[in-house]
Amino acid sequence: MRRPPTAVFLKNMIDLLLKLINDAATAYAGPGIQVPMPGIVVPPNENQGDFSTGIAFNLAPLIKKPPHEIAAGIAKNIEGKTADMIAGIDVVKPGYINLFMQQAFWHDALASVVEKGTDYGKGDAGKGQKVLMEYISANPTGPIHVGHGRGAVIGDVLARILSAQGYNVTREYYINDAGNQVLSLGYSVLNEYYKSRKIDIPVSRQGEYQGAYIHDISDALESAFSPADINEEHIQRITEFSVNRILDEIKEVLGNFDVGFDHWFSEKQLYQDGSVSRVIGELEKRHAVKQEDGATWFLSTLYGDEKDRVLKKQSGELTYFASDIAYHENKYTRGYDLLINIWGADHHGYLPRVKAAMSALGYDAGRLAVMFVQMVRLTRGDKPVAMSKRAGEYVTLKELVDEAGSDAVRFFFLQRSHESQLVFDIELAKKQSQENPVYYVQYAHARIVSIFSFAQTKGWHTDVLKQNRNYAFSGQEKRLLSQCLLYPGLVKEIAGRREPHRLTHYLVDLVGILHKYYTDTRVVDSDADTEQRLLLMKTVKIVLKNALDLLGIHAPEKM
RNA sequence: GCGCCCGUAGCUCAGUGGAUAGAGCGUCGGACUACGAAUCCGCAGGCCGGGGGUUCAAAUCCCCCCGGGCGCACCA
Repeated sequence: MRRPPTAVFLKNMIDLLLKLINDAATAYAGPGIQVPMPGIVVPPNENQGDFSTGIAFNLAPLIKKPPHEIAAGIAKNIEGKTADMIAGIDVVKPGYINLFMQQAFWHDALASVVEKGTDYGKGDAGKGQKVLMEYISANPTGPIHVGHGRGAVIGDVLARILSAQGYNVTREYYINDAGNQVLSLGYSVLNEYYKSRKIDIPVSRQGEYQGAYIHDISDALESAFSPADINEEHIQRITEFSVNRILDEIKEVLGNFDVGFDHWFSEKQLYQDGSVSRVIGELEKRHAVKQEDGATWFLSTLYGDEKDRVLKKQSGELTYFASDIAYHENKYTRGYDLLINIWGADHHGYLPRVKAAMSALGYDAGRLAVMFVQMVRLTRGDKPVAMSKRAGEYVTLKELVDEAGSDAVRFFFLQRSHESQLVFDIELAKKQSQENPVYYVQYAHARIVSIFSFAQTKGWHTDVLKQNRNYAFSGQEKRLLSQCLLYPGLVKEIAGRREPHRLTHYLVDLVGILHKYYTDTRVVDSDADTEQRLLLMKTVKIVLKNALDLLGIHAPEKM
């Protein structure tokens, strides 16, 4: 058997196949026709081939011929040129081109995956573009809840995927540590402190936050303040103390959830360094501001928003919108090619004004992309769980992760499109924890590890497995390999379209094929082909491990 | 009223122009004296909310309607 040159090994076999189809289609279409990149799928039935492309459908409107005729023409161009890669071509019904691959193709494919190892699935589609991803950014006025958790996982996984595809990603959490909300937190804590100690001192303001965590913070006050200093005169320091306590807890919860950040960006800093007033001044200079009813307005209607928005209230206070403008302006000045925000769907009405402000300041609002994550509705059984942050009655992310485990919660959130609402039944999540799909996937990884340790006890040298290129892969084995071969293209597509949930579905599909194969086939046997089957298992394991890493889910050696 | 999202199997959801529409859970019935049964196999379950349209081809695109969620602050 002829061994392909090293360069071929380093190349993804699917990419080679796509190029081959593309070349054949280009030759068929003739000059002046821009042939789109062909898509490739594994057809539903084995007798329909190993791979299938619908390129003829895409070409039909361009060259105005029936798909079937085009498919036949392209197939003819493929034939003959590729004896070492393609064993047979079928042109079927509406216009599919079905491809049957040579055994050599499968051996090359397997070798290329094994050689890439942990790099398999990585790519350079991002071309080093700088991306800032902002997600969660929950107010530090209370523990983060499951809705934040959903955004956290989606942001975290997308960041991992973009990084793997050659984007230069920075992850950021914007802390709303200025303004009315956090001050209210401070007052809540102070009032609670007096109340729990039965101290009767009037406070000028009630806080709006309740719950055990307020009590906990109030209890902790004495660790940082002498009792004589715990009063309204020091409300700023008490507020700061409270915010820091909550931020510490948020960081701890996120740490246990494997969600990380490069930067924690403080809103307060934007006030302290003058950014907020500067940016308002800049808008004034650009004639995008008016004074009316004693307030200062940004003329966002000039830039497509439904109505103008207040920057400074009658009271003289600045709105959160004002600091949000400063924050986003700051992002632009840091030189990112792309800004991705992950917001709760209840904020969708907020986007036009932010984009309007960026346009008004002369920035390209098109570089700001917001993914709106739909609501999570919690139930216990069929009873809805009341979610009221102010009343302090809601299920926290910490509780959920403690109950179901980080891996399961992440996987669960990643099975749904971020654009779909989801009902999270806590009872069900607990009850079904053993049958959760995440275990299905993780079990496959543990199973392969187990196969390898068994093979070693049988005397196989699993670290120096040698390919036998005369080995003929079975139909099931080719299915397993072809699924593995689709992986890099999938990761690339997920990065481009920002659809992280597709990765979990891919894994469930892959693992389904694996488990069935395992049931039907004895991997470790006494025959020489054991080595080839072990190589196949190694291939699958590489894909599983790499994909689980992108999901931030543990790939266990045993369960 | 206007805007965004959703409506697919009993439930929770994938599939967004192409081959007989899929998975998990739930029901029922099978498979362990050899590599992990957290697995596998089988049965049942769908006018893809409804109606028009575009197309060789529609769950997918367009229009209208119905139903649900979320927004529409000098709150965030």
